[in-house]
Amino acid sequence: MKPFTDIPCCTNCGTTFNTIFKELNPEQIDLLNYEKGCTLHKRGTVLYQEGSRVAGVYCVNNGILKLFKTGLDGKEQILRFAKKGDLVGYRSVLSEEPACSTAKVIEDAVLCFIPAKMLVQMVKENPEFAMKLMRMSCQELGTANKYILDIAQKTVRERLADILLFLKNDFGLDNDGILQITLTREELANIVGTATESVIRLLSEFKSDKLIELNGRKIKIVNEKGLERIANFYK
Amino acid sequence: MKPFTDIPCCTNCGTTFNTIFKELNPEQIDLLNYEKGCTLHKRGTVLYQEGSRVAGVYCVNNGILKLFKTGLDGKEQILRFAKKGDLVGYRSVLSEEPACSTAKVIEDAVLCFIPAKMLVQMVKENPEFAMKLMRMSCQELGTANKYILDIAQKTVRERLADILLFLKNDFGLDNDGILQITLTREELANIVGTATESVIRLLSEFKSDKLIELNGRKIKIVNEKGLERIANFYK
DNA sequence: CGGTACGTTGAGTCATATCAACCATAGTGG
DNA sequence: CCACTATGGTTGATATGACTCAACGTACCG
Repeated sequence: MKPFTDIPCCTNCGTTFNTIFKELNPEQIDLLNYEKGCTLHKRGTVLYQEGSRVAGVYCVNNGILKLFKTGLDGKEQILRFAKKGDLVGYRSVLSEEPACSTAKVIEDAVLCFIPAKMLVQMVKENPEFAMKLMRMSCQELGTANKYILDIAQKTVRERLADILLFLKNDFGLDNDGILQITLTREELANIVGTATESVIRLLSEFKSDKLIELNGRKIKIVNEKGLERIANFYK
Repeated sequence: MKPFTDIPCCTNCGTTFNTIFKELNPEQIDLLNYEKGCTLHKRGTVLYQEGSRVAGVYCVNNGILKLFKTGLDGKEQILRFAKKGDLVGYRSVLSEEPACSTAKVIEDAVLCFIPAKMLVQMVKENPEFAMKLMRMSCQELGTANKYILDIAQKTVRERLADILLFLKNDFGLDNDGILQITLTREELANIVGTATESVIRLLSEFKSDKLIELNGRKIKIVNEKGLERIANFYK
């Protein structure tokens, strides 16, 4: 964790990539810019551990984090990712519970840290901000509920296709049609909720079926419609 | 849906079974008591459908609801239950999205309906209430995340034991040690995320192992420690 | 150069889903 | 009052998706 020299201003982030802090009034923004810390975190850094108390929330200025729970046998279950503009750790702060997941950097990240007290103060001072935050947590709850349905009812094959499409929508493709997020096979398995070997086998099936192309960890989406058909995309 | 004659006062509910509305100040309580409607709903009633917009939230004064999503093939996945004191529909109202689940009465219920506008107004007027509501949604998010881990990593056997213990904690036992909530085998399967036949087989295994006793839909918890062992209860 | 982490493939196993038949119960209508 | 039907529960047989275990390949790194 290194202090980051070129500290981003919350106003800019709010306008360029839509953080929730754009709801704040100018005085609050000033206070926030003063109170927050901004640091660069290398890949592999753990921001907080499942079960621990968190001291505040992180706003992602750049890079990618994964949030996961750890099962009995040590196997990770990835719950979500956080990228530019996303807020992390707020669930624990607002519910006043220990963190329900571990947050780990998977692509070098510039993060702004906002102390819990500060966040709560802003909620209490600014009803619009409170509404926005509530909206965010309720949306995340909606996503989680959808996830429950999928894991409970879809096959691994369907879910993997689903996840590839989700990653495409969330992180986008580069000019060559390659997914803009790089994951290990194990991480893919930990999203889908399956064994690493199963992911490997299914990916190479998708490849023979001309749905994707593989080059190490780079995944190129070749036939999106085909993936949608497999995923039983309906909503 | 029949109008309910003996309308409960929000102050009483707040003190006797801890609704979130106990955060409100006296004027807000008065307004709420005036604005809300209270009705009796019979078993089987659907309060709102997945995908539809909801006009407000329901506060459960009595009875039990199930909230579920419906899969492609029509199979339900139960997300949670709501009983005395619980709030239902708030996710949709606060996220300004259509409902992500269907709410159905499974034990005759007395429900107070609070219009969306009213709820939002209270959030904006009362920061403490906003915090409480946010806390509630974040806690539900924590539960959902735990659910994701369980479904993804535990076996059906483990999850069924888990669910029985959960139902025991949430709804309690009567004097004979029998679960205070009555579910069909299919509903149990729709919580666990498995086939009805699997639930039946596992329940009768649990019965031969002297962990539970069965009498129609009544389930008696005989050996809680044993169930905990099966469920891999650790947190 | 050896070490470590990741990726791949094959073979065998098992938990769970699926399909099918059958029983019990209760409500319905002629 | 009795078929009739619907719903839920149970059991058995069978199929198979997915996991596990094991071996081996590959690549990067100090």
